[in-house]
Amino acid sequence: MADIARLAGVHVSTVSRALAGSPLIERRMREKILKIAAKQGYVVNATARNLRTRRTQTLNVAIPLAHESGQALTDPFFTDMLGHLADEITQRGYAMHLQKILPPMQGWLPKLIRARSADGIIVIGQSTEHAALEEAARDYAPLVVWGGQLEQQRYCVVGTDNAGGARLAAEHLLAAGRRRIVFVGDPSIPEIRLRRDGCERALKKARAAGADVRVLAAHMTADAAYESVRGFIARGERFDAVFAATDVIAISAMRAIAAAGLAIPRDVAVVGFDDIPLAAHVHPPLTTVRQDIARGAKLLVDLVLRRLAGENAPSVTMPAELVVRESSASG
Amino acid sequence: MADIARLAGVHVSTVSRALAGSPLIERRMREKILKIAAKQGYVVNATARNLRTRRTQTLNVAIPLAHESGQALTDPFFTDMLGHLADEITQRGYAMHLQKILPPMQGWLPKLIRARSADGIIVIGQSTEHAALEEAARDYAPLVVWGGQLEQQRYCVVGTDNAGGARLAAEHLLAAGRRRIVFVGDPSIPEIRLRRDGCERALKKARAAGADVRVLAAHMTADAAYESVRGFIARGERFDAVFAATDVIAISAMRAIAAAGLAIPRDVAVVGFDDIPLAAHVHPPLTTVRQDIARGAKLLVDLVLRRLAGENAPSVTMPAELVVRESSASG
DNA sequence: TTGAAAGCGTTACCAA
DNA sequence: TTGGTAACGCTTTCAA
Repeated sequence: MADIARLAGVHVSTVSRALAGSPLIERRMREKILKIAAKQGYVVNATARNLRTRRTQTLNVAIPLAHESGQALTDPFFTDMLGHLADEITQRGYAMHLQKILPPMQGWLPKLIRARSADGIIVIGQSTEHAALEEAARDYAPLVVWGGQLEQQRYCVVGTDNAGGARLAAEHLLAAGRRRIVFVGDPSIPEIRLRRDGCERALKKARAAGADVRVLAAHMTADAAYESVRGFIARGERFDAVFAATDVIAISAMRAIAAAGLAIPRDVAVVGFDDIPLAAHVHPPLTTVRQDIARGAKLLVDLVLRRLAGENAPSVTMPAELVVRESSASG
Repeated sequence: MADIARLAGVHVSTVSRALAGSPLIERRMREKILKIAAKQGYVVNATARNLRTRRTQTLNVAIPLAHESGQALTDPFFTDMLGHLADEITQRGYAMHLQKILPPMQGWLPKLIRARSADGIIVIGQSTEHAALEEAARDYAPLVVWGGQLEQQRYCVVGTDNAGGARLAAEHLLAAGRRRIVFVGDPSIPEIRLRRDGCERALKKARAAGADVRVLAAHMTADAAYESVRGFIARGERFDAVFAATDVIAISAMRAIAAAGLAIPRDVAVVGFDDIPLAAHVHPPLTTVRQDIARGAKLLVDLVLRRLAGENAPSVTMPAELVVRESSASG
């Protein structure tokens, strides 16, 4: 910038104002400076500007992966969400800083906040970090989380109505005559716990004769889920329906069920959660609870920017929709 | 940091050194300072450090989308690549800055370089930007591109052997008795052009009686590709095989073919490119050319960091592998 | 081993 | 409308 100032025969502060489009600068002067800058291929140094303005025009997208440290970013749910977030953030004139958070996770959120590398933070999934989020939200406003709406929660969250979606799924299974339902997923993750709760409440409410739901803990990766279900079957457990916490788990369960010689949906009905693109194309096509990820991404960005602007924007829960396909047809 | 210095009763430079783990600082002094910093929840301001050190510990991932400005980041190829890049970049201790480049694209690359918001740049896909990349590589080393290896190319590129992969696909179709092949894709994109060329060369070399290949221009989005193929069929064109430039195009083509009442593979064989997760699950399962995206991501990050360190790391072309499934079985 | 001071490249305040 | 100057928060050179 000093170079440009010298070439234009003015002070750097004048160049700075001209480049920023300040109305204080005379039109001819501005045009002259802009022309020289363009000719020199000059671009304002982002780091210096960030330091001075205390703004980075960047949003941090953090993905805590307490459990699935492996290749979890290849889960279609995450990658879909990332694609939509990138679209949305770019469109708003911000840059997107992407960050996987792996164990040890001690203090990752306060560190992220205080490093000031971004103007706001979007966290994808609560993972095991509910307490950390709650604590951070006490004195940091531009923080929005994708996840489940919990009671007495201070931080701003965007997510699907997990319990409601799960209830739809469970009622659908009961209506199709299923009685022994297995919920496959890790209830230590808040969203998953809400899905399990919704499922259990539907059963209680229905008072269907002899109906029960058992919980089979399983991590969210395809291989781990496959092994869980395979082991469950090998132990001789009896069941006529699987409600999987995610589609990735559901598809793995379908493989394990088929490998054990059971037929879907005749012997076992399967329902998933997410409606990833694959869900419609596996065999048989998977019944699942759809989340509107594009809308979720839009909301996350919208809320974090509104909170950045000082507004106390509240949480949003989006309705879930049951997509019935063949994997849950009446046995 | 000034606060910490005051609390510790030392100068800020001492605090800075202690926090950076400098061996100059006495062990007891360092521990004292670290303890105070931890208690205060102090974290070094990333922007200020970046300005001073002229390093950002950030890699820029840029995705030029001259054509497909819509929702292209939802293409499984991109999202897969992003997931793997995020894994790889995080693992190397860098942050990932993600940026979609949309029209108007005038000067985006020099601007990105000179803003110094990242230590290096990874560009996913050449799109229409070959000339811009060539120009930028003249005086900017830490730039690596995912795409096709072109002749007389200055910039460093990582990619699959597009022509070789396409040749495998074409030879496979010819061996299955197909003669009238339609290549569906936009040859103005370098990678796609290489795939078309490989396909055409395979036909020339084979001298199979009466075999020919026509090119049907089609954008990479599912809807655009569907419309192209639908129109092609509606015009009464005759063909017995489709070689699609990407799996997304292939799957759309399959829909259009089925909608026209033609059977796959009996009437028309279909082959794609990428081997996205969906490919194995559509009906019939899609024959395709596999790209090893995980390895590609690893190479991109590795090369850009080596170039950042001053090494003149060269381009890498990875072999392509034909994955034969039912969509291309002998008619 | 620690302190002092300069400087990274901007922007913003105060004067003129 | 423009110029001068301080300050953003840190690291690093030089001196002690």
